[in-house]
Amino acid sequence: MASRSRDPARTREKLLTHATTEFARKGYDGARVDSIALRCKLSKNMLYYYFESKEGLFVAVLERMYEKLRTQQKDLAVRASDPASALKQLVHHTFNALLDNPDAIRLMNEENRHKGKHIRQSGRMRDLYNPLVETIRFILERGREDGVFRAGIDPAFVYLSLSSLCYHYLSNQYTLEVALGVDLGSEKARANWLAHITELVTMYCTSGMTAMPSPPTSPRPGRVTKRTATKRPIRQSA
Amino acid sequence: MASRSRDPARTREKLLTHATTEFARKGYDGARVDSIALRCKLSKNMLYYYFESKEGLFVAVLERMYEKLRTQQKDLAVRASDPASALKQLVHHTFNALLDNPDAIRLMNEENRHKGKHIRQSGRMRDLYNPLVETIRFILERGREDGVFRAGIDPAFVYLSLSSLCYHYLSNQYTLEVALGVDLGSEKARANWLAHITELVTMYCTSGMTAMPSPPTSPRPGRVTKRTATKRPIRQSA
Amino acid sequence: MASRSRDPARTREKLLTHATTEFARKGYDGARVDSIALRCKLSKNMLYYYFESKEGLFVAVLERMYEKLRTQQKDLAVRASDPASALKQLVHHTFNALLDNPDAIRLMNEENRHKGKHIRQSGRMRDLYNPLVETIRFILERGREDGVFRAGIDPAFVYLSLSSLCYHYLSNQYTLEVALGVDLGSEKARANWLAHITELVTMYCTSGMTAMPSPPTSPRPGRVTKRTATKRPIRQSA
Amino acid sequence: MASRSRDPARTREKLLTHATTEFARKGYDGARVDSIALRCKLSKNMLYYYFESKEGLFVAVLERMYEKLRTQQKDLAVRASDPASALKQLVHHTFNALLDNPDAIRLMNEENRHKGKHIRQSGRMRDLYNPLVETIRFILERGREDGVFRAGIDPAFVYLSLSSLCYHYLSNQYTLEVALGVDLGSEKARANWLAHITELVTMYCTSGMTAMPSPPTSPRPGRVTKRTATKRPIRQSA
DNA sequence: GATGAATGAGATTTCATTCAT
DNA sequence: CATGAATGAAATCTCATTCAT
Repeated sequence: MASRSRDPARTREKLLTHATTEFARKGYDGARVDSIALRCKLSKNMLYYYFESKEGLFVAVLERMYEKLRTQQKDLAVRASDPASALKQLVHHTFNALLDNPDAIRLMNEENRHKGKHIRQSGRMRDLYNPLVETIRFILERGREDGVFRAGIDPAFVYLSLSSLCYHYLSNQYTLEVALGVDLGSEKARANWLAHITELVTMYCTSGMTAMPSPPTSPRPGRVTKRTATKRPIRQSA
Repeated sequence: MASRSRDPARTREKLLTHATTEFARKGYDGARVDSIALRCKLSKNMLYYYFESKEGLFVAVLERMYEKLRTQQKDLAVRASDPASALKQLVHHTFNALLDNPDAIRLMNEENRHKGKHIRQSGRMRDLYNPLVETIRFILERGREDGVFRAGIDPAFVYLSLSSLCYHYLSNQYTLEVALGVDLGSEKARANWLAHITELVTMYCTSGMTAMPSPPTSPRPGRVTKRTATKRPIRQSA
Repeated sequence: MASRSRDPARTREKLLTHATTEFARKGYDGARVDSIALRCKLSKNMLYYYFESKEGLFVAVLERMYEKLRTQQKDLAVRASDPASALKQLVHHTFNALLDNPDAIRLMNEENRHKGKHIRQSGRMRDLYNPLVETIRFILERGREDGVFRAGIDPAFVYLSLSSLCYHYLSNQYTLEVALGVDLGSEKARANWLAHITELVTMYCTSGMTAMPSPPTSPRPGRVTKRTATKRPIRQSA
Repeated sequence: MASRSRDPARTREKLLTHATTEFARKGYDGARVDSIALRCKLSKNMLYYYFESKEGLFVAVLERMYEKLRTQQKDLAVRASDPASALKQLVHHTFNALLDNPDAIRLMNEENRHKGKHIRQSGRMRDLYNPLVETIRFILERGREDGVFRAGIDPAFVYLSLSSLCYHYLSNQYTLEVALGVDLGSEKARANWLAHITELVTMYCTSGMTAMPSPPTSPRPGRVTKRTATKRPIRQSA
């Protein structure tokens, strides 16, 4: 009695958290309403009270997941850095966000199997991803101005590229491991891969430019310090 | 009534074909044994007669899918071309193989959700993918000898990269479309993307080399003709 | 529709009652979950709600049956009588308990076919049967003191004997009837048999003693009255 | 091809043998036609070819089992001995026949659950059991003449008694063991029980007679020798 | 807001039996 | 005499959802 939470917000959140795990682990069809309720130590009715149906819960889970994921990409923060560093940071943040939210990958895969029917309705998506594309455009332009990036690069393609390179490695880890007979799950393997894809994306943006950026006509201080701190990408071996 | 097939090989194949579609479309848990049997115009016990269980059928489907997919990558054929062309062809074949087998992507995603538990047992996988890695190694070495590719490139990383860039675009088409507000499904969009990723992979292998390959010390004729036939990658716009 | 019972205890009991009949009549494998649910006017999942599985229900049925059966043997009550009467009453109660619970016999047979795997786990059994053996030991000792029973009789053997003689007649009634060409099911036949086995068991315990019991050194009154009330066993004819 | 038996009689017998085991172990409903065929290394069709149906096979199994069982009781042979020995031998043969054919017990139990509907139709039963009753009657009469058995004993009751005492111990071994917390399966325990029931049956027939049989008026030689060889029943302990 | 009891539809799997060769 | 392929009916068990309190 006393222990019943009676805190609607917390109850809702608890349901979402455990539902996320369940849907990610088992897929939409494999997920069990009972199982979620049990893990929440709640009766199934609460689930229906808050989300109306299994599908309603799934949609809520998807939205929450995207929100969380986008937050961790911290793309607005990277604008402060110089273009090359910013790009690298974006790759790192994206990779790490996915690494830290393995559920997110499974949920997106599931949603793609459904041809995006759930998120298509959610207006939130555009609001979440517009800033990201704008940030990339901003970085590319700044890089162009600085003479480190070439012109004519499509920000969407940059995102698709880095997204592919981050996502696929993690999403298809198991089948890739079996197919190639390699280990992809260790810290070291992941660090190698991250270095590799950072190099790839950077190379794409800087291709054809001289190694030394032409000195900017009007130097923009305050970003110089950070630029020097950039680590060189590690060459892979495994 | 009129024509019970009485052709076990065909019956088996029919089951596999329809099961592939069903598993890909609905996932393992969403797939219905009834539905498969119905589409095969067979009673469902035949499914158990041939594959013992739903899971057994799923494993058989996975194996058949990988076999088919690998065949379409035509990597051995690709060795005949000059290195740069060979690499491009490999990207194209990989992309087209996935494009032509959308079921394959869904099945692999499903299998990764299961942490690869089904294919891990199948010994077939290594036999299927070993030649692929060897082909890439062969191409990279030839390219190195010809002076078009740089040294020290890991064939596995090349495969992981091109695989990521081919797979993710198709696998996550729907969520990416919603997030970025772009069309990825049209012929044109796909051609653009294919050109882009071909450029990316090529750039990665040729990075740092002079545009004109140094003339080989001992010219290997018979490959020269093909080399000239290579199409230039199209620059994307969308 | 009108009256969903909403009385869990009653629902559980209803399930047990009908399951007992079904399992006894059809055996474990022949018993149908549907059939039980139907007779309870419940949907079959309630069966799983309360007992988890068909086997779980079977175990519960077995336990309930043993409890009921032991209650009807009324062995503790029997101690009040003089030894010879007590023994006779025990035989009668045992025979009648089995006669009144034909399901019990079928369930025990079934359980023996399963080599006792279900009840072996139930700790209840020893608690139920310990008092019975103790009662027999008590009767035998009292009879020994009174000089009506001989010494050195194993109470377990007494129980095994009377149990065999009660059980087999009822359990194998049908095959025995066909084999011997006699009627065993009529009231009269049963009374004859009961008289016969009572005589047998009594004879076993009194064998070698003089007909008149030696007068007890310290007469225990209060049991004398009952002793005289003992009916003579009827000699059989059929 | 060469290894196909092509020996109808043997095929039939093989089916019966394995079906006996299967029906005894799993009961009629639990028994699987597939399982029987598999163990015979035959296709299921053969089973239907020879026995028409699962039920037909069960009936055949029952008949064969009774025939085998009765053979092992060797009751006709027993007539040669003196009455007391003959009786003891009959108990021993009956107990051992059941001990050696545990399947027989399960099959009879099963048939009794079916209220004897299968064997009731088989005319064989009377032919099999008539001689047994006649043998007992013969022994009892001879014993009466010899002055070792009392008069007025019903041979059917003698058979029912010894049958109960042999059968129940073996049939209900597992539940009895759990209930009483004793071991009934060891060689020693069985020997003790056999001695006990032999004593019980003998006691029943000799009850009220003097220990020494009155000398027969017309001595029937040739049986005297055997009579002296009779072992004393062992008193049980466990 | 919260719950235990109940449900109907449907899931996978099983099984005795038959067909075609 | 013998078989592998096929079936229809039904078995156990599951699951999202709702009712009554």
